[in-house]
Amino acid sequence: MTTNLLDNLNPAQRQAVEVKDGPVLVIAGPGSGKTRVLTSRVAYLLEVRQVFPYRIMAVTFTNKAAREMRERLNKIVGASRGSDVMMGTFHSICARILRRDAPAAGLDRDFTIYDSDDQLKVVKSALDALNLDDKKYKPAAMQNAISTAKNELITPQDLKIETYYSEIVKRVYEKYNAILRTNNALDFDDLLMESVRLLQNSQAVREKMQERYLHVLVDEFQDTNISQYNLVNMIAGRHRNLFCVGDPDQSIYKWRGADYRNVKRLQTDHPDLEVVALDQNYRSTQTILDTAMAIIKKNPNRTHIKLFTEKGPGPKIVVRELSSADDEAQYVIDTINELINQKAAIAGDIAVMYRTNAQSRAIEEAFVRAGMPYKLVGATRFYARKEVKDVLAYLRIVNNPADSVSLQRVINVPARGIGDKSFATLDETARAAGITAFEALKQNKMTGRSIKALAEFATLWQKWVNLRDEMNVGRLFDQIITDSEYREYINDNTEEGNDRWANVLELREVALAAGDAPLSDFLNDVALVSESDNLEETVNAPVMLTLHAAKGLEFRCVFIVGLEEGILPHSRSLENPEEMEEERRLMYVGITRAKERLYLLRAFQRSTWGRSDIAAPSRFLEDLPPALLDGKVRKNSAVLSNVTAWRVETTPALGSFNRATEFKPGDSVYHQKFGEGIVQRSIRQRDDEEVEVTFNDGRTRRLSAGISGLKKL
DNA sequence: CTTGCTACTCTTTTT
DNA sequence: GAGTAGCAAG
Repeated sequence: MTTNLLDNLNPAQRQAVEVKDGPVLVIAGPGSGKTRVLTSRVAYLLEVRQVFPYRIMAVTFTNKAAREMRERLNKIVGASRGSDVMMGTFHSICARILRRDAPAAGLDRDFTIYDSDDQLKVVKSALDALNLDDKKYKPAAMQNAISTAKNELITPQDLKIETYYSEIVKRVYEKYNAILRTNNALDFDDLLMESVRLLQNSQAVREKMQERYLHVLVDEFQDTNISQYNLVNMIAGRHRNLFCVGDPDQSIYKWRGADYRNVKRLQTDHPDLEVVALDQNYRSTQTILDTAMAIIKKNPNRTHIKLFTEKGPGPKIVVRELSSADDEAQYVIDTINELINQKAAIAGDIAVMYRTNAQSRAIEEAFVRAGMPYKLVGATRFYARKEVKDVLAYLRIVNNPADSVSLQRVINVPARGIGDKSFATLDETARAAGITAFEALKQNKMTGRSIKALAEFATLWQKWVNLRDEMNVGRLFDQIITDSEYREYINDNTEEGNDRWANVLELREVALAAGDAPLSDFLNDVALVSESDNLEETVNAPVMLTLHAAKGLEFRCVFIVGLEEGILPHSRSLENPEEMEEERRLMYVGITRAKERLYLLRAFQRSTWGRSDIAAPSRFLEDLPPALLDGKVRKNSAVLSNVTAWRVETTPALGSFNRATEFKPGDSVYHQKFGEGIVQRSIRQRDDEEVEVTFNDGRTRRLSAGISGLKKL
């Protein structure tokens, strides 16, 4: 079996798979078969090197990747052995470590995992407890600051205070952590950070782990953050068999704390690091590959890998400019139909990719209009839906009665006469007594109007807690739905109500599938599912997904829509060169998903915030090699003043943006700080005007006409 | 305590 | 333009 597997590899891949023990970094370009190499390496360790499965840890980027790897492995080396390999995402592996060694980590093993929604609520109550104004200190910004700190393993105590604002962050962070702790909850970042702390603080656990894991393998290494790096580096600290696979050019999660410098760090920490490069691409045509390289080579500070393929040139890259987002969507639909009719592809071969989830709407509507099936990754995520979160919150308070965020969510859903006030009193009473709300209810500590309703709720809650270990998740689910009369609450016979109930039933299926697994395992898995995990492969329909979600996937035909300045690259990165490089890598990731056909689309006019807006073509379009294109790219866009020219030429009837503005595209202007510049566009705001100006320093800034003191020259 | 209305933010990207 | 937070009335 194994010999077969190795025979199917090319020399470079084979070299990577059979590399000697010790620290290894495989730099693998897109489509070079890195997942295959990783899987083969594990199989090789099991079969040839006779390593016991439980002594191998393999970290993948998504649960889906772990599942696929396990399936492939089981085919190669036999069912049980593949399953005994410790495999999963960083988050799921950390959750497992923390539950197993909960006492050493100072945790209760039934801790709840809070998602970003829950996190925001905790931030809000922290702000509330500290008497801070959430208008002045935006909860989302606070959450972001806390998350960034945690990803860098910075505790509240270690947080540097440089400004008044950072002093506030520190206090909120402290309070936030305290609330998580009383709720017996961890957020996503805690899973990583607490695992690192556990290994640092407990010699016994550390040595146990270090001894056990003879081999540690990490996929998508370029997107690991500091705590993830520390974690694997520590676990591999004894045997030093750290096998990392990654591609710096595909690093697209910097905003989430990923630090591509981990590649450098790996080299510094392991002078004997063996580096293997995989530069043959097996996925794409030469045309697609050349296009991708033309894009990525504009990034400075990169070590050039020259990718090559033995596939032929294939069709040219189709570049089209449509008049609106709706036209763009229609073009996608029409082209998909054409491809299918001409038998150039089947529906399932096709993907439509975009920068922001908001863009999916126009495409989705076009699919619906055409009566065509489609698959949508992300957007309104299933587990973010109110009804799904409600039912999960019920299960969460049963599993972990200290979870006050979940309690607040369901204590009055459906309405049972326990309002915000009653909940606040309950929370207060419990906190004053140093007990959980659950215990406070049991001890009948409550007084006041809602006492009866509270007592009834307490009875139900106690009943479910008693049932927790007697019933499996599916039966408990049904019991809670019945007792809480949730169905009557949600299913009001409107279309929306039916939809919501259908979602509850879908969740029920997941609960039933859990079988006799403990409730805490079920909740754990549900908290850590990722967007692309639910991608149904057996359904033959085009997929819609963000460029980020497309990582690691491949399709015969790829449409990338919204190639406009402000969308891709996103407006938030226009000012920051590092972020701009990441946008470029995102574009690169998108292009390299395509095996045969690539369509790059943009719209002249796109409505955001209900307002129609002219969009300049993406700078990335200008970097495409013209000889490889079917279609023309208009030059000079973002930074130039001929906005007016193509506006007249191509969009005859766009009345909406001819609102009276003081500044017009092309106007020469002067600003006290930035000097002279040219107006790109101007948008009428309520009682001001937002002017986009490209100054002589080459940078484009958005200014308020009213406040900035911008003058016409 | 609930319901319904108004005002206001908001869009990157996700485990 | 939409979803939600906050507020007033029932």
